[in-house]
Amino acid sequence: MSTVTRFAPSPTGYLHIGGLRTALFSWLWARHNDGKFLLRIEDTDRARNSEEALEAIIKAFDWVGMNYDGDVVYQSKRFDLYKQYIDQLLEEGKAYKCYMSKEELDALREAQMARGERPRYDGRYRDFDGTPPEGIDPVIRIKAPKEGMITFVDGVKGEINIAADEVDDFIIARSDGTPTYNFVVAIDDALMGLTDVIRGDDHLYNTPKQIVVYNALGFKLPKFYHVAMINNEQGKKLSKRDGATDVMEYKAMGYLPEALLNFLVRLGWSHGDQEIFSLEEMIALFDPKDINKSASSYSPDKLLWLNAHYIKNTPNAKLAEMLKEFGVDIAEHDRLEMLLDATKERGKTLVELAQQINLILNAPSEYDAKAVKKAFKGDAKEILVDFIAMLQTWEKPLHLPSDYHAVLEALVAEKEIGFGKIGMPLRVALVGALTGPGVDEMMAIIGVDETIERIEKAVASIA
RNA sequence: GACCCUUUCAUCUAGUGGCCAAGGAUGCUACGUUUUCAUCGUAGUCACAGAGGUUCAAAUCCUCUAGGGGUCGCCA
Repeated sequence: MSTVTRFAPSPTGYLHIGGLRTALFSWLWARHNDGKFLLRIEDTDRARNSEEALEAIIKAFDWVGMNYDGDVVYQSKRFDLYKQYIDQLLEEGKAYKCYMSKEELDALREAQMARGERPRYDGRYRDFDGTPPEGIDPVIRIKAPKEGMITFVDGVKGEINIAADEVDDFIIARSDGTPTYNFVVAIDDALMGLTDVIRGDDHLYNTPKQIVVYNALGFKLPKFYHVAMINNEQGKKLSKRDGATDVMEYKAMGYLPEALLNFLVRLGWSHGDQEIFSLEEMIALFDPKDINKSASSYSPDKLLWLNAHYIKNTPNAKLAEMLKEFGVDIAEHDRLEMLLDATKERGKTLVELAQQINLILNAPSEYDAKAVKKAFKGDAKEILVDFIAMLQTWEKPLHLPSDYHAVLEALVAEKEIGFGKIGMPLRVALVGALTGPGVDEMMAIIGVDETIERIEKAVASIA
């Protein structure tokens, strides 16, 4: 039997990184086994804007390079189907109508809490055959086993045992007739042919409920894998206030999808000591048996490191293409390779890389005060002037960084000075700061005319 | 409150009774490379939650305690 996994988000508007990780695990496992990865939108409640939510999810999937198989399943469009199963259970006596009001339920729960019990429905209408109270639209409840254990083997956590009386006769259809989550999930997972359900461990407690449905309907159980949550750096649940939770925000912040995926796959999963995984390697090596039991904390440092790694290893043409979204269009630049080779080691994100590039491409509008103090002193002005003269009278072609380096060498030899004497002021003249790529590279990128222009401007600024 | 899950460096993790005076990675600190910064390289830093057992031997098995998380909806 081939593997079928799924990602089944409720339409909340965007895909967050915790969701992306479980989706990734499911996707990897399906791809690993040449199976199918399905997408289902859980919108049984108020069908809140699910089209938009789907778009957001697909956009995120697209960006990271994940794809799903077949058509998207909307639960809101399958109510007829669920209704059939509700009727079937009612007919078979496996479900029943409950006429308890919300107020009565609240009172019951409160009383149970006061007694230190786990709040649960008391089953008062389970075997009811009297006259139903007037004016109340009943809910439908499913008959859960009253004693014994509900046991299942979780692929991550091992055997899970939950006392049957912890699972009450939960509602499968609201008083307006619409079905509820645990009921439809079980039906859809079964009908869609799921073999492996990989989801967040906040669903661990839903599993016994869903098993009740599987059993009542005679469906075959899939394998369950409950993946522990991703927490923030403080070990608390990841929330919007921890910065980026929307996957697409990572794109905007200049992260590469490879980096994000590599980061997420290593959160709660590992393969020995390996840290760097290409998509192909992930697919080849991923196995849910290697998923960790415990929650992990999100820490941005490693993501940044991975991102830097992937930027360094991305072909320049591809970087140039991605950089367009960050306001840098260098695809047609004739020194593209040189420019990116000089900068890609220095930018941890595409945003930083764009800054680096702009720094070189645009003449500095001002000079960093500290840099000026350090570099434009002594005979710096005179040296810069001499350097201009040398560039202007240089007889060999000036194209490559090494060409410019030859000029610099000639200068230090003639003036009997160290490289730093010219290097520092030159750097400040070129980009206005004391850091950045090599001056040889920068001059080669901007060309001799622009170089001279920038130095002249710097010279003019030195009192 | 009840029930369930979980606990190795600051962080992600390796580890399934001897190979572990616990390995890798990130971070941090040095040093080296570099005209600068970054990259890169080298080194250092740092952990088995605690207490009891079982065993010739325990990070690994058992018990308890403590911490963290989750769940208890006519939400999903």
